[in-house]
Amino acid sequence: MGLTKTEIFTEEQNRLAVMLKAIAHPARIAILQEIIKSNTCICGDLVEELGLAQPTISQHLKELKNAGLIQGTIEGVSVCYCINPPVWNELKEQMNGFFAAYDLKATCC
Amino acid sequence: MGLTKTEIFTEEQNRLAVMLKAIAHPARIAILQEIIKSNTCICGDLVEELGLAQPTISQHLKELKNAGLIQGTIEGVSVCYCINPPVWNELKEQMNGFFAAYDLKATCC
DNA sequence: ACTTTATATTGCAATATTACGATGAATGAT
DNA sequence: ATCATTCATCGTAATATTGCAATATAAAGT
Repeated sequence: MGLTKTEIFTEEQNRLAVMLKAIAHPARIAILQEIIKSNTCICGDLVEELGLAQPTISQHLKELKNAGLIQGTIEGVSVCYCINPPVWNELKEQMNGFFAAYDLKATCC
Repeated sequence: MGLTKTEIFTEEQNRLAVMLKAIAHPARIAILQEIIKSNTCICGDLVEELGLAQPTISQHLKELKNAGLIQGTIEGVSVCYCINPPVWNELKEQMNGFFAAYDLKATCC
C-alpha cells in the first residue's frame, strides 16, 4: 500500500500529522530555527548555512510552505521566508493540548 | 538517495526530528491520544478503537517505542503501553523552546 | 539584448513508509 | 496437552521521501 488511511481519522488528527510531518526532518528544523532566529524574514542564505544543495533546500521550503507553516514573499530577485502565524499558532495550540492532557494525569507506570 | 544526511545537523536537531517523525502520522497521534486519555496504561484495545489491522497497529506502536515516546510492559497475555516520561518531556522542552523563540520576536511580515 | 543572480522545476536513483495477510511465539484457561 | 487469546514478526505490494544534477524561470544590472 504505502498510503495513509486518512479517512479513518479526524480532521484534527490529519491536520496535526501534516504539520508535524513538515517539521519532522532535521533540515526543515534547521530552516525553521534560522527563520525564527533572524528577526527579519530570511532571504535564502539558507543554502550557505546548511550543507545541502540549492534544489534540496528549495524543496524543503516548498514542503514547509505546503503545510502552511511558512510563507514566502518575492522581494525583487530573492524570496523572503517567514513563519505563517495562523498555522504556527494552530500547531502550538495542538501541541500544548497534548502536553497539558498528559501533565494532568501522569500517574501511570 | 532517499536517505537523510544526518551528519550535517546537530544531535538535537536529529533527535527532535526522530521524535516528531514518530508522532507525524494520524494513527500514531490517535494512539497517543488514547494512551493519554485512559489514565492507566492502555492494554491494546487499540485495534478496536482505530480502524486498522492488528499488524499495522503493532507496527505503529513499535515505531513509537523506537522513538522512545512510549514503553510497553508485558502483563500476562497482553501488553500495556504508556508514555515514557523522560523522552516525552524532552520533546515538550524542545517544542516549548521553539514556540517561545518565535513568540519573542514575532515582529516580521 | 545580454548577463548575472536567486530561486523553482524536472527527472531520476536510492531508500523509507504504510498497510495487511500469513504465520509465529507466549501466556492463560479448560 | 490442547486451545483460545494477544501480540509480534515476516514478507510483500503500493506509494512516499530524500537528495541532487540539469535545466528552467524571472528579475535586475550592464
